[in-house]
Amino acid sequence: MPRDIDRRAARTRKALHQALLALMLRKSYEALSVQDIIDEADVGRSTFYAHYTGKEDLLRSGFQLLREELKEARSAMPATAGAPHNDPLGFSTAMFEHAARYADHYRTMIGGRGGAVTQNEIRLILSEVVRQELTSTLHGDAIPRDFVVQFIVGAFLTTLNWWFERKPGLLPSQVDAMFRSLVLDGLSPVIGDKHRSADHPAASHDAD
Amino acid sequence: MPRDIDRRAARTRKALHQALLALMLRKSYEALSVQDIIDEADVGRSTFYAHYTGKEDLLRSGFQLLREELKEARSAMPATAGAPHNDPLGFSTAMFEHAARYADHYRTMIGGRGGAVTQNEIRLILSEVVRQELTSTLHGDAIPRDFVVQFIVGAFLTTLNWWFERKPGLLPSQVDAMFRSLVLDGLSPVIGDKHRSADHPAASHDAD
DNA sequence: ATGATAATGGACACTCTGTGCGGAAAATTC
DNA sequence: GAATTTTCCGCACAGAGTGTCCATTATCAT
Repeated sequence: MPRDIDRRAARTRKALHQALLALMLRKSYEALSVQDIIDEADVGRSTFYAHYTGKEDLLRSGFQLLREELKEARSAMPATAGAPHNDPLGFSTAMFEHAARYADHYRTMIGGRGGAVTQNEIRLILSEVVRQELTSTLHGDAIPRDFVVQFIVGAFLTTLNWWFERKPGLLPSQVDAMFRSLVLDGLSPVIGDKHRSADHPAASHDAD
Repeated sequence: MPRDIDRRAARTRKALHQALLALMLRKSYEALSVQDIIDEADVGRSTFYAHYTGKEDLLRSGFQLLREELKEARSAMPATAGAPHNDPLGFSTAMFEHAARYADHYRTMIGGRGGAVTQNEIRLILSEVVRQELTSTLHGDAIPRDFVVQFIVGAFLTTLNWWFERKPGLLPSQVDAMFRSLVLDGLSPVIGDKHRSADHPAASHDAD
């Protein structure tokens, strides 16, 4: 019996994953059919169903791979950057840069026309990341932890989407700054907060 | 020529809209077929396509009706509640209560499994509302207005979703409080902000 | 009442789905 | 290198959905 997975099986799966990734640059995931995928991957119909139960299974499997790669990359990271875990948004800078690099893929997966499945999958992955960054940096019980996680992830995706759709020219660092500002300090510094001026005497916006 | 729309046409459209709404309580919009709709509405297949180009057209038309009803309701509102437009989240309280009342519909349209089309449509409507509340209460040009709008809408939907999925027992007012807290003041008050303690000397959380 | 307009059912060609084979091709094992 | 297992392929199939057409019937406006 083969101790490892059969090469052919591995090759077919890789071909299918690549086909899906390639096709998603042209069409939204939702608009994609199994037919398209096996056509692009040059794989027989029955072969496809021998490996996956449908296109959603294939997609999830792809995200699962990504998840594992991310986990490896994280565990291999030798505790960089002195500041330990004071910043619950530590992920954002790297993430925005990553998104800028793979803008095409992000667009098709996140954008308005992207589709629910992809968005949810990405949301899940991001939630894990944020949840880890958020460990024990939360005090008080007024706001549940998972709500905060969802809030951060949602804001991040919103930011990403707005960036790609409306201001693709901005630099990752600029977008990151806006994101952090909004998420960390909220709207108060930005709006005409006449009724709150007593609470925050001097909201000094020095160098940041 | 008929000055008004033919009664028959009006009736068919109403039947289709109601059928769609009713079906969306049982299945997600995505999983719905034209067949299901015309079956539920008791309308001939060709009739359906005589009115709409597909199920998405029907859905959009439904949201368009909703939009117009909202517009009427708003214009008929005689400038209630003294506080003019100091609060960019003025919509939230009423919205959360509305959502609680029609929780079933909201769930199917917003929830993770809800679907991209519905979510986008709701996002658009909310964006209009928020954009109006936000008129001229924004100073500085560090953060573009439409980005702020998207941020607010995203946070609102995130909150709604979290509420329905994880803590359906909470009261609208409680959820509203958490939402406003996060959006207005951000994370700083909630996290262990050791490096920011100098800036915000006494973040007094008094009665609100 | 009568001409215009809309709804109906059924038929049509089309695409996609998921499954089930026998035979061909490759891999693994000895 | 030969035997055997595993995978792949092509093809065919039934089922479901889509979007369009048409002749017929029902309903409307005047």
